[in-house]
Amino acid sequence: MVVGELNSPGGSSRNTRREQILAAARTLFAGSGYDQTSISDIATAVGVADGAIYKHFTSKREILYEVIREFYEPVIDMAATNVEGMSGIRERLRYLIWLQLRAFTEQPELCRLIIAEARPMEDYYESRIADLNRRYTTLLVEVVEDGQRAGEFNDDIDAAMVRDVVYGGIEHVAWGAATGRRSVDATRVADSLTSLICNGLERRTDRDGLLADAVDRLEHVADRLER
Amino acid sequence: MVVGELNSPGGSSRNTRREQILAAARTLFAGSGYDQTSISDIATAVGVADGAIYKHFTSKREILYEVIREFYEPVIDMAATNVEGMSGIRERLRYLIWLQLRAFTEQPELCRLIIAEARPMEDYYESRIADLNRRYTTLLVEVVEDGQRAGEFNDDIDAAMVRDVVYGGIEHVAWGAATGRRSVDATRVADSLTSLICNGLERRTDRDGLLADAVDRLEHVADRLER
Amino acid sequence: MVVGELNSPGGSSRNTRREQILAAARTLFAGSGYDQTSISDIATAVGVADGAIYKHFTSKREILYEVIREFYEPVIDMAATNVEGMSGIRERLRYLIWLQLRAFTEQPELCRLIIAEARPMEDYYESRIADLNRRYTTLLVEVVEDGQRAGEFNDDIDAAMVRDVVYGGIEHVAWGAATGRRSVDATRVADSLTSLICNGLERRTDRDGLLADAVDRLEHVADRLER
Amino acid sequence: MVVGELNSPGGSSRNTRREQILAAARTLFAGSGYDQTSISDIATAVGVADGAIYKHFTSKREILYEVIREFYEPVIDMAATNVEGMSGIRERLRYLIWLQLRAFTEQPELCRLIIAEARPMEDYYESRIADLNRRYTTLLVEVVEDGQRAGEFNDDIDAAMVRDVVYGGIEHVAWGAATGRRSVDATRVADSLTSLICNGLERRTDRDGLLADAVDRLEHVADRLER
DNA sequence: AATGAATGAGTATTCATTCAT
DNA sequence: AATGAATGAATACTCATTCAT
Repeated sequence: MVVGELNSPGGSSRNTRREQILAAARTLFAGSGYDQTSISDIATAVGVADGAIYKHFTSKREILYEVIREFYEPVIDMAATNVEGMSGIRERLRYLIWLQLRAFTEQPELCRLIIAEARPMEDYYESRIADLNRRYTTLLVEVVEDGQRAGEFNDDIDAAMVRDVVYGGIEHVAWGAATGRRSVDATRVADSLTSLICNGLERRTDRDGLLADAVDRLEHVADRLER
Repeated sequence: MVVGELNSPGGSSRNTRREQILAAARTLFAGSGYDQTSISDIATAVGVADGAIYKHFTSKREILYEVIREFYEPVIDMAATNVEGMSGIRERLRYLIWLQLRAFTEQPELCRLIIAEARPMEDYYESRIADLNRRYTTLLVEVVEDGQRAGEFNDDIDAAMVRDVVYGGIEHVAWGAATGRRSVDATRVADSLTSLICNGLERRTDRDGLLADAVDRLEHVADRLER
Repeated sequence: MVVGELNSPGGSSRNTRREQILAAARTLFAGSGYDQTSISDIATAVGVADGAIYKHFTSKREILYEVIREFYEPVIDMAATNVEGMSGIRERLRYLIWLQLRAFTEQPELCRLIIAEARPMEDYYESRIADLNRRYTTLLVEVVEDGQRAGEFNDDIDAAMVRDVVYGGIEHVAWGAATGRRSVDATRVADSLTSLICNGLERRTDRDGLLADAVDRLEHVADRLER
Repeated sequence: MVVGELNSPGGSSRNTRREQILAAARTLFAGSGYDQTSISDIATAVGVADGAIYKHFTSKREILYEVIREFYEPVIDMAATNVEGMSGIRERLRYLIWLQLRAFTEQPELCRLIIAEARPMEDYYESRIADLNRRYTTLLVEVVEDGQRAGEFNDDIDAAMVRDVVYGGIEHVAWGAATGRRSVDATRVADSLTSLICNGLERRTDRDGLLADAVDRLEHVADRLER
């Protein structure tokens, strides 16, 4: 699977009736929102009777969850796979940030769907979508904890808070894009955000100390030489 | 106005009918959510007829916005006032983060209302609430830009992105509290988040400069000795 | 209240909106059955919007129950009042039988409604209709028990069984009328049924006693003659 | 066929697909009611596809009728056979009452099915079930008419009314059992009901007269002998 | 005999808002 | 300021039955 094919996952695009329904729902949900899209709208778009929808899905909400899953799962699978094959802490962090940012800014409507429609739902936290999300955010938490264990990152800061800051930040940025109030260059923002977070986390004191010592010694040498 | 009185703003608590309606709506919205609360529920709670509500508000949504404003405006006023009187960049940043975090974690239901009910609404970005929010986030952007101008902060990083990261992070943390999945110590989280962001933003170039200066001097000394 | 006005009870016919709805529902339920009558049908018949119905009734079922109550309650009130003022056991029995039979055969559609639509409903036995019915059948049970206490009726037979037989019989007769398969003369059937039940219940022991006495005396005489 | 085998009629239990469907339907109808049981439920219980059901039955209603028939027909066959072989009017009456009462109280769910689900159906009176019922009730009418022709029963009372009273009574008693509000001892109730009906029907006046005459004459003889 | 996907009609209920009084 | 009756649109879901395979 290639980065460029986020939404055409080989296996599921067999254009079964199920896929047709999901495709129609994706378009309609993205265009008009979940509440404004009726089962009848979806059925009409597919060209079947209303009742046929229920041969493939048990409820409208299930359709929403599946639409989101089809979009989100490949991103997460890719993230999990690739993060494993990357070496540096910072590298991995940047990748996770960039991937999510890219997915959300390229599909701002699906971003809106997740944030504004799915997440406020009562049973969201028991849904597969929440599971996916947890899988994703766990990847980042683990990278941060790796960084802390390796002594590269300051371990005073709670990794869960870093996760909230990163994904909260991504969501705010993407939400701006989703509501059409801003355009976003995923790569630039990812770099910038990675910098901010990594600098913020880096164990400063020691390196600073070493550096300061080196500078001091240089100064002394210079003084002596001058004299 | 004192920190401890976030929700009893002097001027507006004159217990007029308008205030009674807002008080009832606040309780009901917080308890059952916006959609699940009907105008009838509010009218009944106040003890008036349904129609009477519309003598004071033009729509149900306006009530929501006013409920949020009553909660949010004092926080922002306080932020604007106090931030002005503070000296250090970091100090001001920490204060803004802490105030928002505290407001959201102390009133998780209102936090939920803003994030999950008000913001997804179509006309949210034309509403007074969005204005309030902009006023608030602008405070933070200005502090960051001050820091950048003062040379304290790296100005490679877009202040708007910092704003998204900070408020996105705060919201994620508070949302966890609002949905009852986590308990939050506002002060600790604020400290931690401030650290992360400030460290992330701080200019390293100073030390580079020192180093460069030292090297320069060494070179001069070497020159002179050579001569 | 007079027998002839079973369904025009003074107080309730004020032609309020509520009464209009009940009147329309009565007609429609009687004509097409409960399931086949939609709320829209009723609203249209009254000349109001669908939603207006719910200002007066909480559910379609409540309308059914009220239709039945309006028909049934006066019958029961009358029964309770008049039975009290009657002297003979048999007289009272006949009256109760006749009244129910008359109500059911004069309003066969409402009879059908009670038996075939209301009674099979899940919550029927918790409804006001079941209460009414219990009040009614209790009247008969009490008359039978009075008869048993007075020595007029055989107390070997369970009064509750008599009640089941009487009301079951009435329903079968009335159901035949309701389904249009038979025409019924309430007075003749009431007389006949009263006869059957009273004869069935009457104590025979008296005559046995007389016979035994006579035989005793004959034996005594025979004894004396022998001596 | 023996009384104890009411529901295992030899011929039909060949466990054909048809019988499997009926068995599943019987269980499901009894447990959840006719309306609450879908064709899919039945098909799933049998382990075939929905469409397969229609190879054996033309409609859901036909299944209901067959379920009832399988239960009811043996009872009626037995009644017809045994009533013929019985001598006394009262004996036969008691048997018919007892048999129906026993069937209904032993299978209260099927009793409910007949009374509350099948009978209110529009085409019930054109169905085989109504035929069965007529055959059954005719047996009783004939016994009563035999009694009247033999002079044992009063012929003022319409035999059809007696039928309604008896079966109406049985149904009320059984319905109480079916809805779980009462427990019933079929034999005791049958005896009691038979007593009530027979006493109610017995030609009283003549026999009473004869008896009274006999007693009078005995008294006179005794008097004369004494004197 | 069996499959099982497709049909498509049918409906109770809610509620923000209005307006005549 | 207040009333409160009236509006009326809007919609997910079920299921007996069919039919091409």
